[in-house]
Amino acid sequence: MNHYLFKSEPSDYSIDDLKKDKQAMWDGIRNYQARNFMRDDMRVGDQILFYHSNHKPPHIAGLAKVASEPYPDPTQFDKNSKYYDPKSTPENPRWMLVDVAFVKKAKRILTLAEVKADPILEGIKLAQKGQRLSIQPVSEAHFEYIETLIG
DNA sequence: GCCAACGTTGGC
DNA sequence: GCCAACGTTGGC
Repeated sequence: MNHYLFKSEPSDYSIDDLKKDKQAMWDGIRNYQARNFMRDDMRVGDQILFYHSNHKPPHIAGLAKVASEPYPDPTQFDKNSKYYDPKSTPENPRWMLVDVAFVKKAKRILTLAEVKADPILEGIKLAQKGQRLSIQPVSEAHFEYIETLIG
């Protein structure tokens, strides 16, 4: 069982959207490191912290889980999509994704400032300077601790 | 809106 | 294969 943090801009796709949809295709990831996590490491049932970026304040908004095996991101083949990638082919797809399912909303959100201030969360990638990766691994200890904080 | 940090692209 | 230029992310 692995643990991750997924970033999303709530104006684009929020935890409430996921709650409404119950499950969603995590499309549009165009970063190789983030893709590699989905393609190589994720299994159904892996747990996810759902993070709201570009929001005041940025915060962890709830929990989700991996709900599918990895498969090719269909938007890479769609000429009308902003995620279209002309260099990718169905025979040799460049971008893979997983489905994500809603688990629960935080009873109490955990802000980035709180994450950074908590000595127990020392070393978490989210708090590291210049950390832009939209999918990051989280240690089991950190995940479980955050789970208790957000209720 | 600014800008630091980073990733990608493409000329050489 | 180097690296300058450019684009993006995302906190502040």
